Amino acid sequence: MTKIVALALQIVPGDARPIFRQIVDGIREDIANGKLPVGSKLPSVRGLAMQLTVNANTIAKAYNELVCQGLLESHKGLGMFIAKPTQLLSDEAQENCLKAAIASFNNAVMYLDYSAEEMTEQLLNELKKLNRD
Amino acid sequence: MTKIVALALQIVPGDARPIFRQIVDGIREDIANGKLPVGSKLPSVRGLAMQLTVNANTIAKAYNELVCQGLLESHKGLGMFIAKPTQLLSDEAQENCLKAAIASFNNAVMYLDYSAEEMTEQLLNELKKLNRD
Amino acid sequence: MTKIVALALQIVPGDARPIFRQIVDGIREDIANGKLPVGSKLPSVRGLAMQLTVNANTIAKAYNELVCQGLLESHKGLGMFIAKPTQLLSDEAQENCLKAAIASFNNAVMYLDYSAEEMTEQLLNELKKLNRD
Amino acid sequence: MTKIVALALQIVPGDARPIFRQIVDGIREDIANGKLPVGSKLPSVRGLAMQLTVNANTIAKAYNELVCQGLLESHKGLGMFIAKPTQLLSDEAQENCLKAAIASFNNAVMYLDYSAEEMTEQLLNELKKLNRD
DNA sequence: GTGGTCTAGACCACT
DNA sequence: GTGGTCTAGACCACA
Repeated sequence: MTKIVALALQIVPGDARPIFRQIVDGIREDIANGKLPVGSKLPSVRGLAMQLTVNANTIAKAYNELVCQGLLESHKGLGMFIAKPTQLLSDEAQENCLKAAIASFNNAVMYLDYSAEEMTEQLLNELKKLNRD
Repeated sequence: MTKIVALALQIVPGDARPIFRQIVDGIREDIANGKLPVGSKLPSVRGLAMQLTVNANTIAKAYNELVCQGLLESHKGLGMFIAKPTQLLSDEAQENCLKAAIASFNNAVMYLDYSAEEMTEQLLNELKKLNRD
Repeated sequence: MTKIVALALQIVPGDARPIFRQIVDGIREDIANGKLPVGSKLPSVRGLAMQLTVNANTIAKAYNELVCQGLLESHKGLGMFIAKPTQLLSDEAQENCLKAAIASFNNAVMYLDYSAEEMTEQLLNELKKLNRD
Repeated sequence: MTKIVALALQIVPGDARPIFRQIVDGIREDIANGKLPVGSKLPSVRGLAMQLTVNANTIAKAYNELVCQGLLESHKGLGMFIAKPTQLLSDEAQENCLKAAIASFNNAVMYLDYSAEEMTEQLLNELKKLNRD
């Protein structure tokens, strides 16, 4: 039987990201954390919309993006479920993805008064925290 | 005499970022690289607009953002120049900036088949490369 | 629930400042006065443009500058909101800001028949009035 | 006989003000300081343009503004001279001028982490420095 | 409905 | 020539 989970998502008003993106990111994290194991059933679009007091279209958009990313599966009449992980990206695509992420990070922090070592250490800590949870 | 530089910027239509942001990011990199030393004169708003075949207002918007970030100085009738680097952001703002960059990086690479150590090592290399150039 | 405020801004055609700056300054004052408490929703870009009979782009430019200054938060599809106040500027930047303001004040009042003490006293009163409101 | 003065003006590239304004402000200060007593002859437009390595039109514009302000007198064929001070502003105009200066100062420093007392003290010091020199 | 981006073109201020 | 401001109007992204 599939476990029905309750999401602990938080919509932060001060966050620069649009709401649907906060939801996407939050669910991605929970999957990576293991809080949402494969096969778990997610709250319904309307239910989550009520819980977060946002528009149902916004939830639908977030779920839709996660389906596109291969992280969710929509089972008609049953709901949304965490999909079995399948690595969709080729090695080359992964490499490009990492490079893009590095370039973006670089550009964001390039003029801050932190040493390269300080920043990578903080990043490493966060990365490990994700895997551990 | 101030050196007049030619930018090697490329606008990629398929890029998720808007045009003006691609320009901002590109110039930020070139300054960090040392390709644009302090005092250099940038291409004129209209000139760069022609070169990149975008509207002059778009260039002006990008230049304006860089002025806000303290990287450029604008002088009516003379042009745009690379400013002497100073830290405009408070410690708190810098911290937030780093955290946002880490969260964003995290989210982008979360499902790649790289270990946390591999990724941070590559990142560290890139960060050091910037400082060295 | 967020309060929706009506701005009492006035655009003065004869003013030396450009329109967008008059708007920026006016909103800054209203925030400092406490007329616009944290979380308030501002008039929409198009709505304020109609009210002031200026182009929507001009309003957008003013709002954008206030976002850069950390006084506003923008949320696509929702509107513009008064942000929680934080100090974005480094100590050095703040010092420069004060020095520039002093130099500018100096230059403006240099030939008036007021003593230095009279002027600073009036200024102090105004500064305190702001904090009190 | 009229004394011929050499201006110690400095054009600062990093200054936000346009060049002609830096010249206007600089001369105003020197007059207020007493470095340029009434009747002094100023450098010629072309001469000062050479000295500062700026366009002669820029100097002419600055001189012209100072004539409008009543601080300089142009004697055809002889040159520009420091005018006898005449208070052109009515009491009401002076009051408005001071109020505008205060409002502008206020708006500029409103969000800095300085107390009202700190700021007015620094301002007072600067004002006194001008009168003393 | 909200804000964000971009274009085209005008006019102004400064050098 | 330089940058800055403003308008008018189109199209996109988000809720």
